Amino acid sequence: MPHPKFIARLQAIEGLSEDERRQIAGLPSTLRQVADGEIVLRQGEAATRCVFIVSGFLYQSRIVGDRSQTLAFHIPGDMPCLHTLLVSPMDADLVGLGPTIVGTVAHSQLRQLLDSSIHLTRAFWRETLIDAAVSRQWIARLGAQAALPKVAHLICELAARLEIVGLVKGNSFQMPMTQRHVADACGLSIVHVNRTIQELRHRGLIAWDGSEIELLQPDELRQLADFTPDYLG
Amino acid sequence: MPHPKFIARLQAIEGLSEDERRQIAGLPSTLRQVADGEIVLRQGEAATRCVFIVSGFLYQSRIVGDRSQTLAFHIPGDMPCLHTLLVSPMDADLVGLGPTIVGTVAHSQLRQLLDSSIHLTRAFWRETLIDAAVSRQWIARLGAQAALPKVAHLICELAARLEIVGLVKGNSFQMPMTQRHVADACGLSIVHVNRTIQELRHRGLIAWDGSEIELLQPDELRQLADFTPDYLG
DNA sequence: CGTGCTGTTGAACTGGGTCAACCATCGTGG
DNA sequence: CCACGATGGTTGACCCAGTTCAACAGCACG
Repeated sequence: MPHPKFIARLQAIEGLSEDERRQIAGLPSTLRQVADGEIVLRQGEAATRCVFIVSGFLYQSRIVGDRSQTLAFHIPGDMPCLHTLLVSPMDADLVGLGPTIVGTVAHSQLRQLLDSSIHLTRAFWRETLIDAAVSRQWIARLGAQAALPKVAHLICELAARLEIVGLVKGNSFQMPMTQRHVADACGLSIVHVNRTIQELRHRGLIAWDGSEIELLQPDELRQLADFTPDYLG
Repeated sequence: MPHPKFIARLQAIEGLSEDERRQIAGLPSTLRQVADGEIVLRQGEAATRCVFIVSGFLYQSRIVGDRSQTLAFHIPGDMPCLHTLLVSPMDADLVGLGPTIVGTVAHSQLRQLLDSSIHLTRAFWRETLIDAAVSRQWIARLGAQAALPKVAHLICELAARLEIVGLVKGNSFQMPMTQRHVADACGLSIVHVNRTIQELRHRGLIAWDGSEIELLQPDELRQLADFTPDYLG
């Protein structure tokens, strides 16, 4: 099943055996095209299959009061709803960001595989712990940073995660995020996100045209954002 | 080892066998007194033992820029650094809140137990997933709510979690939190937290004297906070 | 060729921050 | 026993980062 990227990541950290890799790769899965803005899983829905991203992006979004808050972005190789394996209902909508290809594996199949291997279970557990570390980072961002570092931090995080799966080419990457998505993720208004991004551009830290984002001065950007990538793995 | 409260919670959800409960209870652990403000584990430190709370409270705190941001509160029965079992370094300070009694279990002991039981591994995995669900809730709070619902939500969350472990008596509970702690957790200034709590008091929603917090109108408070407790288990 | 979405700009407004007092409580040491 | 310094809660005045409202331009798409 999953993407080579996902297996590679498990591999890198937990050191899977040849056999274990074959077992994961052999999981029966179905691929599916997801359109921009399409809801893959709805909040409250009890998932029966796990989703993994082959290409493109997803994000988790929740309505709170009259705002919509983004809880996480997911990139190729991620399994955004792995936790539904043990805690069934989704606590947010899972939405497509740009045209995306996802695969799904039945909970029953995955559970069967994990039941047979403590080592694989630990590898998957670890994946959910990294998601949790990212969430804690978001808490720190949202609670304690001003608008400029907030947006800078989000960009740094995406760049660092995409780097890990080899989707950054010379400090730039593709991601079809609009300023609305940034606003929902950072808890800011669209207007202010616009001015903030202009400020980042004006300082010569980033270039952002359409869906291409480039880090012009990565070190300065990371410093401004107070970003250190160690929590990602 | 752990507190009966912790075992009870695992029990309630995953349904442990008599034997499994005995195995957990039999883990060698040492108890220890923690003073108010004392740092149990420091950010960056590679933990070799897991902590569980017997009585009192801990919180996770991280310095970001010139502010200090609280990432989570922990109550009796919690294992605040269970994740260090798989992702070793702490990403925040673990601090005592009021006089607290904690126990610790060696990673090696815990790992040995979990290695022998897929079922127990899943039960512990599930615990970390609930922590993650709480974190996502914090993201929503910090990103999308105004000051009044933010503070109200924090109080609702603590009340709901304490209720689960039987530490709420007739809508009131003990927690030696200062307004500074609330400010650090909600990303607000102390002064504004003070005014916000006064507003909650003035509306007749809560009473808060010293370390005793009482929900005078729980339903109204939950409505104001947009709080639903389902994510807690 | 309208309709809707994204980005952009300006102006006015406000929620919450900052600064600066002041009070009450409490543990401590002279 | 009392003066003290420290800590936590409270209040008032002023300020600013970010919001809201409104308008407009570019572009993609049916």
